[in-house]
Amino acid sequence: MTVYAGQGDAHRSLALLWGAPAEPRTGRSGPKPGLSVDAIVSAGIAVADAEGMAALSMRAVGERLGRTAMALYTYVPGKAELLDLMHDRALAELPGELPLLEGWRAAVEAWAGQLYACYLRHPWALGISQARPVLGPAELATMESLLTALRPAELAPERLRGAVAALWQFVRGTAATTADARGAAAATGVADEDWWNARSARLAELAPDFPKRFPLLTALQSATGAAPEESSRDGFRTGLAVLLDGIAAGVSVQGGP
Amino acid sequence: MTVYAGQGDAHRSLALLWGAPAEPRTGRSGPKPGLSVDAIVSAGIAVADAEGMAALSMRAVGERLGRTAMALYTYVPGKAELLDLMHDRALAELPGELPLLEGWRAAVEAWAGQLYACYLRHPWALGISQARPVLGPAELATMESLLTALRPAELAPERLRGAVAALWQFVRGTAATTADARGAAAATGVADEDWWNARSARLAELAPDFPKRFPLLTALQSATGAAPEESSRDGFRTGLAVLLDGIAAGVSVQGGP
DNA sequence: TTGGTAATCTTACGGCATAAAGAATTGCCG
DNA sequence: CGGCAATTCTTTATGCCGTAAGATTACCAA
Repeated sequence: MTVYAGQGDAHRSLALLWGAPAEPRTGRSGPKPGLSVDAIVSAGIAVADAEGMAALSMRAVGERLGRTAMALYTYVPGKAELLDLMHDRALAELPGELPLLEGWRAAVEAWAGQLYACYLRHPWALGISQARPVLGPAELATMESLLTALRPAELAPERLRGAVAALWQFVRGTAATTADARGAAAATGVADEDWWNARSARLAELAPDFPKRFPLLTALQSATGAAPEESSRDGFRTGLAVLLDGIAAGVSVQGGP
Repeated sequence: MTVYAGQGDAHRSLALLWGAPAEPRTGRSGPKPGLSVDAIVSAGIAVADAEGMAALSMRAVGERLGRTAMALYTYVPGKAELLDLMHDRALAELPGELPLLEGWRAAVEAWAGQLYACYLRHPWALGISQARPVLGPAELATMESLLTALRPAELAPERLRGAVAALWQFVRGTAATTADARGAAAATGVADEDWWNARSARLAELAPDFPKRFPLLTALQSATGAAPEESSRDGFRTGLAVLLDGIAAGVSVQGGP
């Protein structure tokens, strides 16, 4: 019955994510709580949306609620747990309704588009490591939603898992790229294109042998009229198409409708 | 000829990435430099590899070199630029040799495997936002390498860009998941599986209606014997297969060899 | 009213990135 | 050779950060 370090915190965090068991005002008590986990999470999201992840400090969240930073620790074990809660709350605003009648392809496209848009609305959420599985209700609901969309494809379990992983990572990755490009443009007051042009010119200056060192990159750049990194918006659409085709290949192998 | 905020830094950063133009000991002089950008980057990587990204401070890097934190600022504009340099250096250790004669599929598999392994060797590199295009030589070489692998597939330019974006994001995403899972396991001293079991039990306790709320997730979990999040290693293989099939679909549409 | 408990505030600690200014070292030019 | 200018590096300081500890306050039950 060993209790491992950090496990207690993990349990506490899970409990917060799934809503406390609502213990009915245990025993006697002291002063009524003036805050709530929900209010703190909302304030955190407000700060992060407005000022960015870098400005999200416990002090800032507390201030927005008219409290000190330390007041938050009554409700939330620490900043990491607050971030987890904020992430799950952001995902919770996904509509969850997909055009299931138009086939799995349209449904998955809609799912990806919704998740992508949600991350662009809350770019800070991309800075929260989704690696350690947080397992919040909204995150699981989003996964369930994707599985629902993919159901008509009747993929084999292994294949289904691969598709889910690839789609999830792809959406997060492309959203991160777009979000940071936007952020950089906004921070410097330079339009995406101008910024890229300046950078590109400087690069040609520093590496005059660029076309010889990177011939395929150069060719792709001139063929599509933009650098691969810059065109993240298109990257989302075309990349998603590749993924969907890959899923479709699994369908045909597996058997028709 | 407006000079935008931050643009100077961007130029400086690019110049560092591509190796200073080696100005031949400009003008008169002062004391000989006791450090170098290369040495600082190496020290940074050593610290990050050994102690993790959280322990990577300017003080720590300076200390490893027998200097104070401020000494680094003679060579590097700031921490952000140092991180960019470290990231590019990490990518530089990719072998760059791919089994091109065995077909594009094998070549891309090798490319992805190499990048995945590199990120697992240097998990901290995943914490560096690759969004703002850093455009270091190693990063570009890695892209060129992927384009070389994909060349026999003869994809249309748009399609090619999509494939590159999807592959890149996928490798980074799955590597991040695996790396963080490993980190969590190491930090708590709990094996992946045990940790998951405990977590899963706790979740069942907190959300007794789990199988009803997430039927497909439950089914997938029992079908594959593990939670979707936990199986990132398999996720890499199977997800990559989906991506490759998607690329292959583009090939057949586009025309044969 | 009183005692106990829970919410909150104050204070403090050790850390961070980095700005500013001074000390030390080196080489060129007179 | 002497001194000046350039350069490296250290010292010191500023203002952040997360959060530990303890004092304070507000509330309820007895």
